[in-house]
Amino acid sequence: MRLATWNVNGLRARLDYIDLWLQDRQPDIVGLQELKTPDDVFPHEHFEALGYQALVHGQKSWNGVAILAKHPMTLKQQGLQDQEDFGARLITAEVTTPKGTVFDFTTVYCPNGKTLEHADFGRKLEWYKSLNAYWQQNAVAKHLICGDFNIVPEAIDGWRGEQGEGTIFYTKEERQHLQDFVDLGLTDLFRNRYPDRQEFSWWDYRGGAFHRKHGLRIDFLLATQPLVDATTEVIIDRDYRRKIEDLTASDHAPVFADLNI
DNA sequence: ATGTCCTAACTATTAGGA
Repeated sequence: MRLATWNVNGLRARLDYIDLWLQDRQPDIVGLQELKTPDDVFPHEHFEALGYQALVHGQKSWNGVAILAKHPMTLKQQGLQDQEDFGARLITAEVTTPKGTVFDFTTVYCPNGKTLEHADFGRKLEWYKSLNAYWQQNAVAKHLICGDFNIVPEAIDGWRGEQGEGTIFYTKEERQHLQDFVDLGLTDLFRNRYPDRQEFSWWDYRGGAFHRKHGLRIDFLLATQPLVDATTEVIIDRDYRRKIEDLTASDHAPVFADLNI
């Protein structure tokens, strides 16, 4: 079972590129973020032709999340209570695998926060509090949450390293919200498997950041222990941050994990 | 140079991204 997360930075602009990746990597379940697509024009038929059903929580212009699945799934949640004025950023489905394993799959597009001085930074922290409450209210033994968290967990996860400490994405307050999920029993699948590797999942489009290795690891798959124990591989798919012929990549790479479930 | 790139939007400039 291959589970993936990808901030696509505009689903409609990325559709041909997404096809290439789906056909190459053959993921079973994919959490997508930053659709920038209204629900009424989401290309369901397009993904059905590739073997995927889609559940969508989108909006016009910004944000938006979706789950693509090759296996049966049912919608459990769209959006966070009291946070919907901050955009369409969460969706949860219950998935049943061919082996009969049932688990919850949540994907999130966490707020950026803009700058420490901007009102959106405080709202980002509040949004994380709501996410934590949602998580506790919907506790199940097998649950994976993936997405764009817009937080650099440790110095190794940002190109600026220790120089970044205290700036946005690297603050104690933001990191504490990630730690709260660890305290609730969730594990970062990539960091758990590769404790010392520096790999990034996002690079700025500007200034040749990708080639200068100026990136951040802000896209994660977090899972409860039964799913951690079933994990056999975790890949940050940086090949798919590159331009492919005339197709522009997202500024985020896909991240996926393989699980025996 | 509050630079650079990319997307979506009342198609031209602006907002948002991280």
